[in-house]
Amino acid sequence: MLDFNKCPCSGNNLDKLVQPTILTILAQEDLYGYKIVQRIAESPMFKGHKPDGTGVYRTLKAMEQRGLVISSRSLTDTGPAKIFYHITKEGEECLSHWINTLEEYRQIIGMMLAEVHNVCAKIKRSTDNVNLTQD
Amino acid sequence: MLDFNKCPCSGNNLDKLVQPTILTILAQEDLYGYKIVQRIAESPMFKGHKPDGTGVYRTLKAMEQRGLVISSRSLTDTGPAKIFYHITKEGEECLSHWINTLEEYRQIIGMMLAEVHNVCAKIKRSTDNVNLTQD
DNA sequence: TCAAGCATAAGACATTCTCCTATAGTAGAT
DNA sequence: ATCTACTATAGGAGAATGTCTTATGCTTGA
Repeated sequence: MLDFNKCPCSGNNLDKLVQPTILTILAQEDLYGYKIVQRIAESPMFKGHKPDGTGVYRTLKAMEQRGLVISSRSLTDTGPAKIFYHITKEGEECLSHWINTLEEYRQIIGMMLAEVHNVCAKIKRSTDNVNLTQD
Repeated sequence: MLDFNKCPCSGNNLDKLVQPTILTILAQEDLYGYKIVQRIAESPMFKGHKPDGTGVYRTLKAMEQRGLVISSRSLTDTGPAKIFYHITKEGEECLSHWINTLEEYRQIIGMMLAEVHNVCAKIKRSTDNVNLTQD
Protein backbone atom coordinates (compact mmCIF):
# COMPACT_ATOMS: atom_id res chain seq x y z
CA MET A 1 0.00 0.00 0.00
CA LEU A 2 1.14 3.47 -0.90
CA ASP A 3 2.34 5.51 2.05
CA PHE A 4 1.07 9.02 1.49
CA ASN A 5 3.07 10.27 4.45
CA LYS A 6 6.20 9.79 2.39
CA CYS A 7 4.61 11.37 -0.67
CA PRO A 8 5.24 15.01 -1.59
CA CYS A 9 1.46 15.37 -1.58
CA SER A 10 1.79 15.43 2.21
CA GLY A 11 4.08 18.45 2.12
CA ASN A 12 7.69 19.03 3.15
CA ASN A 13 8.50 20.58 -0.19
CA LEU A 14 9.02 24.18 0.74
CA ASP A 15 12.73 23.73 1.51
CA LYS A 16 13.81 26.30 -1.02
CA LEU A 17 11.96 28.98 0.90
CA VAL A 18 14.48 28.67 3.70
CA GLN A 19 16.49 31.49 2.17
CA PRO A 20 13.79 34.18 2.35
CA THR A 21 13.01 32.90 5.84
CA ILE A 22 16.61 33.47 6.88
CA LEU A 23 16.64 36.92 5.29
CA THR A 24 13.43 37.82 7.11
CA ILE A 25 14.94 36.73 10.41
CA LEU A 26 18.18 38.62 9.81
CA ALA A 27 16.33 41.74 8.64
CA GLN A 28 15.04 42.01 12.20
CA GLU A 29 18.22 41.31 14.12
CA ASP A 30 21.72 39.92 13.74
CA LEU A 31 21.83 36.27 14.77
CA TYR A 32 24.11 33.25 14.67
CA GLY A 33 23.49 29.94 12.96
CA TYR A 34 22.24 27.89 15.85
CA LYS A 35 19.61 30.49 16.80
CA ILE A 36 18.64 30.87 13.16
CA VAL A 37 17.97 27.13 13.04
CA GLN A 38 15.65 27.52 16.03
CA ARG A 39 13.88 30.51 14.51
CA ILE A 40 13.36 28.64 11.25
CA ALA A 41 11.87 25.77 13.25
CA GLU A 42 9.38 28.26 14.73
CA SER A 43 8.38 29.53 11.28
CA PRO A 44 5.01 28.38 9.93
CA MET A 45 6.54 26.10 7.34
CA PHE A 46 8.56 24.02 9.78
CA LYS A 47 5.96 23.85 12.55
CA GLY A 48 8.47 23.30 15.32
CA HIS A 49 10.46 20.64 13.50
CA LYS A 50 14.09 21.78 13.18
CA PRO A 51 15.68 21.94 9.74
CA ASP A 52 19.01 20.18 9.24
CA GLY A 53 21.67 22.30 10.95
CA THR A 54 24.45 21.45 8.51
CA GLY A 55 22.26 22.62 5.67
CA VAL A 56 21.52 25.94 7.33
CA TYR A 57 25.20 26.60 8.13
CA ARG A 58 26.11 25.86 4.55
CA THR A 59 23.28 28.03 3.24
CA LEU A 60 24.50 30.91 5.40
CA LYS A 61 28.04 30.57 4.02
CA ALA A 62 26.67 30.46 0.48
CA MET A 63 24.58 33.55 1.19
CA GLU A 64 27.65 35.33 2.49
CA GLN A 65 29.57 34.47 -0.67
CA ARG A 66 26.70 35.90 -2.68
CA GLY A 67 26.89 39.09 -0.63
CA LEU A 68 23.46 38.82 1.00
CA VAL A 69 24.85 38.68 4.54
CA ILE A 70 28.14 39.27 6.31
CA SER A 71 29.48 37.31 9.25
CA SER A 72 31.46 38.26 12.31
CA ARG A 73 32.71 36.16 15.20
CA SER A 74 31.37 37.26 18.54
CA LEU A 75 34.11 38.69 20.75
CA THR A 76 32.34 39.43 24.03
CA ASP A 77 30.81 36.03 24.62
CA THR A 78 32.11 33.25 26.75
CA GLY A 79 30.91 29.83 25.66
CA PRO A 80 31.22 28.25 22.22
CA ALA A 81 32.20 30.53 19.38
CA LYS A 82 29.21 32.06 17.65
CA ILE A 83 29.21 33.47 14.16
CA PHE A 84 26.79 36.34 13.85
CA TYR A 85 25.23 37.14 10.52
CA HIS A 86 24.14 40.60 9.47
CA ILE A 87 21.99 41.34 6.45
CA THR A 88 23.55 43.60 3.78
CA LYS A 89 21.92 46.21 1.56
CA GLU A 90 21.88 43.58 -1.18
CA GLY A 91 20.28 41.12 1.18
CA GLU A 92 17.55 43.64 1.88
CA GLU A 93 17.08 44.21 -1.82
CA CYS A 94 16.92 40.47 -2.35
CA LEU A 95 14.27 40.21 0.35
CA SER A 96 12.17 42.89 -1.32
CA HIS A 97 12.42 40.90 -4.57
CA TRP A 98 11.01 37.96 -2.67
CA ILE A 99 7.77 39.89 -2.19
CA ASN A 100 7.03 39.72 -5.90
CA THR A 101 8.15 36.12 -6.14
CA LEU A 102 6.12 34.97 -3.14
CA GLU A 103 3.09 36.83 -4.45
CA GLU A 104 3.53 35.03 -7.76
CA TYR A 105 3.91 31.70 -5.99
CA ARG A 106 0.74 32.30 -4.07
CA GLN A 107 -1.10 33.09 -7.29
CA ILE A 108 0.26 30.04 -9.07
CA ILE A 109 -0.62 27.77 -6.18
CA GLY A 110 -4.08 29.36 -6.11
CA MET A 111 -4.54 28.57 -9.79
CA MET A 112 -3.30 25.03 -9.30
CA LEU A 113 -5.65 24.59 -6.37
CA ALA A 114 -8.63 25.75 -8.41
CA GLU A 115 -7.76 23.26 -11.12
CA VAL A 116 -7.11 20.37 -8.73
CA HIS A 117 -10.38 21.10 -6.92
CA ASN A 118 -12.17 21.09 -10.23
CA VAL A 119 -10.63 17.84 -11.42
CA CYS A 120 -11.16 16.08 -8.09
CA ALA A 121 -14.80 17.11 -8.06
CA LYS A 122 -15.21 15.52 -11.49
CA ILE A 123 -13.56 12.33 -10.29
CA LYS A 124 -15.81 12.25 -7.26
CA ARG A 125 -18.94 12.69 -9.36
CA SER A 126 -18.02 9.86 -11.69
CA THR A 127 -17.17 7.61 -8.73
CA ASP A 128 -20.52 8.43 -7.14
CA ASN A 129 -22.29 7.56 -10.37
CA VAL A 130 -20.58 4.19 -10.48
CA ASN A 131 -21.68 3.56 -6.91
CA LEU A 132 -25.25 4.56 -7.73
CA THR A 133 -25.30 2.18 -10.66
CA GLN A 134 -23.95 -0.63 -8.52
CA ASP A 135 -26.50 -0.13 -5.70
CA MET B 1 27.14 43.32 -8.71
CA LEU B 2 24.64 40.75 -7.62
CA ASP B 3 22.51 39.31 -10.40
CA PHE B 4 19.03 38.93 -8.97
CA ASN B 5 17.91 37.12 -12.09
CA LYS B 6 19.95 34.15 -10.96
CA CYS B 7 18.68 34.45 -7.40
CA PRO B 8 15.87 32.26 -6.09
CA CYS B 9 14.16 35.53 -5.13
CA SER B 10 13.32 35.81 -8.83
CA GLY B 11 11.44 32.52 -8.83
CA ASN B 12 11.94 29.19 -10.59
CA ASN B 13 11.65 27.32 -7.33
CA LEU B 14 8.39 25.51 -7.78
CA ASP B 15 9.95 22.49 -9.48
CA LYS B 16 8.62 20.04 -6.94
CA LEU B 17 5.08 20.97 -7.89
CA VAL B 18 5.59 19.26 -11.23
CA GLN B 19 4.16 16.07 -9.77
CA PRO B 20 0.73 17.45 -8.86
CA THR B 21 0.72 19.23 -12.22
CA ILE B 22 1.24 15.92 -13.99
CA LEU B 23 -1.45 14.25 -11.91
CA THR B 24 -3.86 17.06 -12.72
CA ILE B 25 -3.15 16.68 -16.42
CA LEU B 26 -3.54 12.90 -16.32
CA ALA B 27 -6.71 13.12 -14.25
CA GLN B 28 -8.31 14.74 -17.28
CA GLU B 29 -7.01 12.47 -20.03
CA ASP B 30 -4.41 9.82 -20.74
CA LEU B 31 -1.34 11.35 -22.36
CA TYR B 32 2.22 10.51 -23.32
CA GLY B 33 5.41 12.13 -22.08
CA TYR B 34 6.07 14.55 -24.87
CA LYS B 35 2.56 16.02 -24.69
CA ILE B 36 2.77 16.15 -20.93
CA VAL B 37 5.93 18.24 -21.25
CA GLN B 38 4.00 20.66 -23.47
CA ARG B 39 1.06 20.82 -21.09
CA ILE B 40 3.36 21.50 -18.17
CA ALA B 41 4.92 24.30 -20.20
CA GLU B 42 1.44 25.80 -20.58
CA SER B 43 0.77 25.63 -16.83
CA PRO B 44 0.93 28.91 -14.92
CA MET B 45 4.17 28.04 -13.17
CA PHE B 46 6.17 27.43 -16.32
CA LYS B 47 4.72 30.28 -18.39
CA GLY B 48 5.43 28.70 -21.74
CA HIS B 49 9.00 27.67 -20.93
CA LYS B 50 9.34 23.89 -21.31
CA PRO B 51 10.63 21.84 -18.40
CA ASP B 52 13.53 19.45 -19.02
CA GLY B 53 12.17 16.48 -20.97
CA THR B 54 14.52 13.93 -19.44
CA GLY B 55 13.37 14.98 -16.01
CA VAL B 56 9.70 14.59 -16.87
CA TYR B 57 10.23 11.15 -18.42
CA ARG B 58 12.10 10.04 -15.34
CA THR B 59 9.45 11.51 -13.04
CA LEU B 60 6.77 9.61 -14.93
CA LYS B 61 8.66 6.34 -14.52
CA ALA B 62 9.15 7.04 -10.84
CA MET B 63 5.45 7.81 -10.48
CA GLU B 64 4.63 4.53 -12.18
CA GLN B 65 6.88 2.64 -9.78
CA ARG B 66 5.05 4.32 -6.92
CA GLY B 67 1.73 3.20 -8.39
CA LEU B 68 0.34 6.66 -9.14
CA VAL B 69 0.10 6.02 -12.87
CA ILE B 70 0.30 3.09 -15.28
CA SER B 71 1.81 3.17 -18.75
CA SER B 72 0.91 1.46 -22.00
CA ARG B 73 2.54 1.65 -25.42
CA SER B 74 0.21 2.94 -28.10
CA LEU B 75 -0.62 0.21 -30.62
CA THR B 76 -2.73 2.00 -33.19
CA ASP B 77 -0.37 4.86 -33.95
CA THR B 78 2.07 5.14 -36.76
CA GLY B 79 4.95 7.46 -36.05
CA PRO B 80 7.34 7.33 -33.14
CA ALA B 81 6.35 5.08 -30.25
CA LYS B 82 4.34 6.84 -27.58
CA ILE B 83 3.96 5.73 -24.02
CA PHE B 84 0.59 6.71 -22.66
CA TYR B 85 0.14 7.26 -18.96
CA HIS B 86 -3.10 6.67 -17.12
CA ILE B 87 -3.79 7.84 -13.58
CA THR B 88 -4.60 5.10 -11.04
CA LYS B 89 -6.99 5.16 -8.07
CA GLU B 90 -3.96 5.81 -5.89
CA GLY B 91 -2.91 8.63 -8.16
CA GLU B 92 -6.35 10.18 -7.77
CA GLU B 93 -6.11 9.77 -4.02
CA CYS B 94 -2.67 11.36 -4.09
CA LEU B 95 -4.06 14.28 -6.07
CA SER B 96 -6.81 14.82 -3.53
CA HIS B 97 -4.15 14.89 -0.81
CA TRP B 98 -2.47 17.63 -2.78
CA ILE B 99 -5.50 19.85 -2.13
CA ASN B 100 -4.70 20.00 1.56
CA THR B 101 -1.01 20.40 0.93
CA LEU B 102 -1.43 23.18 -1.62
CA GLU B 103 -3.87 24.94 0.66
CA GLU B 104 -1.30 24.74 3.43
CA TYR B 105 1.43 26.04 1.11
CA ARG B 106 -0.74 28.97 0.15
CA GLN B 107 -1.34 29.76 3.80
CA ILE B 108 2.34 29.48 4.68
CA ILE B 109 3.37 31.68 1.77
CA GLY B 110 0.68 34.14 2.81
CA MET B 111 2.12 34.27 6.32
CA MET B 112 5.65 34.67 4.97
CA LEU B 113 4.48 37.45 2.68
CA ALA B 114 2.86 39.32 5.54
CA GLU B 115 6.07 39.11 7.52
CA VAL B 116 8.32 40.08 4.62
CA HIS B 117 6.06 43.03 3.81
CA ASN B 118 6.22 44.08 7.41
CA VAL B 119 9.99 43.82 7.64
CA CYS B 120 10.58 45.55 4.32
CA ALA B 121 8.33 48.42 5.35
CA LYS B 122 10.46 48.86 8.48
CA ILE B 123 13.63 48.87 6.40
CA LYS B 124 12.13 51.43 4.06
CA ARG B 125 11.10 53.71 6.92
CA SER B 126 14.56 53.65 8.46
CA THR B 127 16.18 54.28 5.06
CA ASP B 128 13.84 57.23 4.52
CA ASN B 129 14.73 58.60 7.94
CA VAL B 130 18.43 58.43 7.09
CA ASN B 131 17.72 60.31 3.87
CA LEU B 132 15.72 62.94 5.72
CA THR B 133 18.54 63.47 8.20
CA GLN B 134 21.03 63.76 5.40
CA ASP B 135 18.99 66.34 3.44
C1' DT C 1 17.59 15.16 -49.24
C1' DC C 2 17.68 18.18 -45.63
C1' DA C 3 15.95 20.49 -41.71
C1' DA C 4 12.69 20.75 -38.20
C1' DG C 5 9.69 18.74 -35.17
C1' DC C 6 7.97 14.46 -32.70
C1' DA C 7 9.08 10.98 -29.05
C1' DT C 8 11.86 8.60 -25.78
C1' DA C 9 15.81 7.95 -23.12
C1' DA C 10 20.79 7.00 -21.46
C1' DG C 11 25.06 9.27 -19.63
C1' DA C 12 27.31 12.42 -16.95
C1' DC C 13 28.04 16.13 -14.23
C1' DA C 14 26.45 19.64 -10.84
C1' DT C 15 23.79 20.89 -7.18
C1' DT C 16 21.27 19.92 -3.08
C1' DC C 17 19.77 17.20 0.90
C1' DT C 18 20.43 14.54 4.72
C1' DC C 19 22.68 11.61 7.90
C1' DC C 20 26.66 10.59 10.53
C1' DT C 21 30.37 12.05 12.84
C1' DA C 22 33.65 15.33 15.26
C1' DT C 23 34.90 19.25 17.91
C1' DA C 24 34.50 21.77 22.17
C1' DG C 25 32.44 24.62 25.67
C1' DT C 26 28.54 25.22 29.29
C1' DA C 27 24.96 24.08 32.74
C1' DG C 28 22.61 21.30 35.67
C1' DA C 29 21.72 16.82 37.81
C1' DT C 30 23.20 12.85 40.65
C1' DA D 1 33.31 14.83 40.59
C1' DT D 2 31.36 13.13 36.57
C1' DC D 3 27.87 12.47 33.49
C1' DT D 4 24.33 14.00 30.47
C1' DA D 5 22.19 17.25 27.76
C1' DC D 6 22.40 21.27 25.38
C1' DT D 7 24.91 24.93 22.81
C1' DA D 8 27.57 25.87 18.52
C1' DT D 9 29.89 24.90 14.24
C1' DA D 10 31.22 22.05 10.56
C1' DG D 11 33.43 18.20 7.49
C1' DG D 12 32.47 13.82 4.91
C1' DA D 13 29.68 10.74 2.40
C1' DG D 14 26.07 9.02 -0.03
C1' DA D 15 21.40 9.76 -1.81
C1' DA D 16 18.37 12.27 -4.32
C1' DT D 17 17.56 15.84 -7.86
C1' DG D 18 18.36 18.69 -11.61
C1' DT D 19 20.17 19.73 -15.96
C1' DC D 20 22.85 19.41 -20.16
C1' DT D 21 24.47 16.76 -23.91
C1' DT D 22 23.88 13.26 -26.86
C1' DA D 23 21.57 9.34 -29.34
C1' DT D 24 17.98 7.01 -31.67
C1' DG D 25 14.46 6.82 -35.12
C1' DC D 26 10.17 8.33 -37.10
C1' DT D 27 7.37 12.00 -39.80
C1' DT D 28 6.46 16.16 -42.42
C1' DG D 29 7.28 19.80 -45.35
C1' DA D 30 10.59 22.70 -48.04
